[in-house]
Amino acid sequence: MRDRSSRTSSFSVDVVLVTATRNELAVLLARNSSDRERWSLPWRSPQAGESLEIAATRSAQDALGEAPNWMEQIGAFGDGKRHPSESDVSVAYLGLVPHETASPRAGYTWFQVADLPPLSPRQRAMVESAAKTIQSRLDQAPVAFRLLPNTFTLSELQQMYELLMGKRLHKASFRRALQAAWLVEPTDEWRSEGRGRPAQLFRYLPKKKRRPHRGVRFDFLYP
Amino acid sequence: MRDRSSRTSSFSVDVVLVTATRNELAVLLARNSSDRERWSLPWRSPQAGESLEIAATRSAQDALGEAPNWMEQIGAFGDGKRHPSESDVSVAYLGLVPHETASPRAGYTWFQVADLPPLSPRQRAMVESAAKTIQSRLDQAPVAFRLLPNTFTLSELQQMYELLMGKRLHKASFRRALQAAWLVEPTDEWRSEGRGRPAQLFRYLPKKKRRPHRGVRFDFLYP
DNA sequence: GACTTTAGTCGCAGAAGGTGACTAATTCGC
DNA sequence: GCGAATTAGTCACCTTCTGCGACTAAAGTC
Repeated sequence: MRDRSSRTSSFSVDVVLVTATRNELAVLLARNSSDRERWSLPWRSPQAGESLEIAATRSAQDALGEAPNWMEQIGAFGDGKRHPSESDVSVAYLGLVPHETASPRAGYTWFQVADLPPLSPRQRAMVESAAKTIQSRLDQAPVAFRLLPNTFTLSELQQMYELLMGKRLHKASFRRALQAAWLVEPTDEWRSEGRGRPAQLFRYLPKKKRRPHRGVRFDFLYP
Repeated sequence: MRDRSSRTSSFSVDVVLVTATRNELAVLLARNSSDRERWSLPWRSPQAGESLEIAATRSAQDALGEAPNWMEQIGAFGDGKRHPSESDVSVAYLGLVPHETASPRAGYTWFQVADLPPLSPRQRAMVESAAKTIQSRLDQAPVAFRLLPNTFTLSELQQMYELLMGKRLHKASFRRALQAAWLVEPTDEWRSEGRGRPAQLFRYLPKKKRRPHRGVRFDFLYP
């Protein structure tokens, strides 16, 4: 037994804020106030009476100035790994924001997930868990749309799915499945992106889907 | 602000132990030591240096005498709801045990999930979350097999899936999907269950599946 | 031995999925 | 101005998967 055994256990709430740039996922990190060479996930020690979700939302607001488009708890992380807050356990939340509206406040910076600076083992585990959660939610929740602006082209949407799933999708199959799922509706706007034929803009179509139908199944692919 | 704001936050680890009887899910509850009319999920305040998972496992062993076949964290629950341990946050774990080997120790009793005694709102939320987790893991993890004995008939397996999914499955389709998934292998034993033709016993076939193939998709059904 | 009950399989019809080739609308080079 | 290049969007074909009824198999019951 160690001398820590006498004091009460404590916990923190950490937020993995994720956005998607051109073809990479990025995570928001905060510069460490004591050692300015080090970075950590935004975190917060909940105030009395403050629910976990509220604490996570406030943490995100401190970092971005606004609440994420999507927030979800991804679990509690402990196992004796070090953490900036010295807490025994951290409850981690995943937050999604579109890259367009995501302008971090001073002291916060986006890092590509493939090129993160050193983090505490616990926080690294949270980032990995967040990535897995995004993948597993892909066909159950509109996570792809929460990383895109309000309107988008179908090619952008497909690229987002390809990025999140980590594999290429066939255009015709992607659109066929999208139609069957009643996930998007066309707007009357078009966007010309340099060369090539202009693309129609679409928006996410919430639960007013006519068909209850089956869940989205984007598991078609190039082999 | 309340007077609680000065003290350090604390947390507990709670376990939702689930088994499946004939055609119902059941949860293990502990009789409350102070008020013997009340029940609660088994829980534990982690010792220093004790990881969350270890704490959950010990909690399960206290209740059952052995570790569950499957353990998985299902999240942290807070939101100001009351809890027997007076903690601010509880980290909940799901544990699965086959009914055959599940003999609770004194003070612990199985309750059908459809007929639970009054619980704290937080613990009730955990039980509901556990049920949802089981459903969502069905096609990603061998949860159905963790609720069955080592060998079982295909009819028993199908009944388990029907119970967990909450809907009827077509026998031929179920078996076809099962074969495609390489999930089970036949033993050379047969079981005669009163009247009718005897059924062959099968066992779960771990990862040594030849085919990597696609994940199990038991979403065929009677409409 | 006929009937009932449960196990296990077959095969068809229709739906869903993988893929290449096609048309459409724009910019760029010259 | 005009053809090449580029990106958007659609079609049609064929394969695979799924829902489902009907069938055979092996036991017990009376």
